[in-house]
Amino acid sequence: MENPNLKKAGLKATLPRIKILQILEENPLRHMSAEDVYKVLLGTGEDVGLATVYRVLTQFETGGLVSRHHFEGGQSVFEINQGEHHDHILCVGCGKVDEFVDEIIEQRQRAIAKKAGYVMTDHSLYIYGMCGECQKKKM
Amino acid sequence: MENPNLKKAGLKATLPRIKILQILEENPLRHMSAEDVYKVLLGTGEDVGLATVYRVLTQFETGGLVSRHHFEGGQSVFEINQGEHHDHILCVGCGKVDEFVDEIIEQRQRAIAKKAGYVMTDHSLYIYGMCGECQKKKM
DNA sequence: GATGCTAATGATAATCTTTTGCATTCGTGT
DNA sequence: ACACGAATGCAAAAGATTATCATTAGCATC
Repeated sequence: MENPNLKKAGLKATLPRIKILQILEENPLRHMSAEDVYKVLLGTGEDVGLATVYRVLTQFETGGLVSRHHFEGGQSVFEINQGEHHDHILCVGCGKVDEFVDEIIEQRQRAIAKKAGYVMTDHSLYIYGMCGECQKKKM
Repeated sequence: MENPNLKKAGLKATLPRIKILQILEENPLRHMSAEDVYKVLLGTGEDVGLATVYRVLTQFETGGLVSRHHFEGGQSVFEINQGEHHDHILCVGCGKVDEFVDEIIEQRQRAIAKKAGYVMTDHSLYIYGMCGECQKKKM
């Protein structure tokens, strides 16, 4: 019984997939790039190719196991889906990522999409700013 | 009197910059990738390199003349800054981009940032969905 | 208007992230 | 244990963007 989530997503329970899912579940850094995941894999002595990491993460996204985010800075970051939907606030100073939920914003988005004649499928909201610690450092 | 905006941004009035600014101002497609701009330039017989397009767009962004967006799909798109701030709603079917302004969302964002101890510097909100025409096509 | 200094440009190579092709290996049902 | 197709690793390719560097073009000055 490796991980029931893999079967739920219709994916064969292969070693790379099991390991990657485990990393996403257990790593304290909740937002990881493919490269991040790959480095952890290497660190634990696993022989998994970077291409496989990309492939598996994309499959996980398709299967609804993870979300892909396009934070500023070029590369995609992945986050395991657990708990409810949330948006992100990022520190432009130190790169810290916080999460928040705001039902009013969610509502407004749905209303806006409807008014514009769209059926909303997804949305992404990132707030960028300077966190408390970084504000102090700059002074 | 080529274009007062260039001087305002502290940029020398060179031919590539004048041309690129003109394209961004006049092209009906308000959201253009560097490649898009480059193609228009080639079409008008201008001899401007793609690297210059990237450089100039980045300078325009720094100077506040344009905004850079990271829509899904890998490449950055640029939009000239005119009129007030707005967010975007994109059709996942045809790629159409609509704009909207919602003061309630703006307020909530500021409140969320403050509560989290951040000084907000920027934010990006994209709603993805299926537009009216694309909904019909799929049926 | 010619001159000279500096910043800007164009072409190309380099970088970085992500994807693809293909021979080999692994999971899974039998 | 076996066989079949799916999944993997490697290396090469692709796509977007940036860096390098010799050459050229703005612009202030004469």
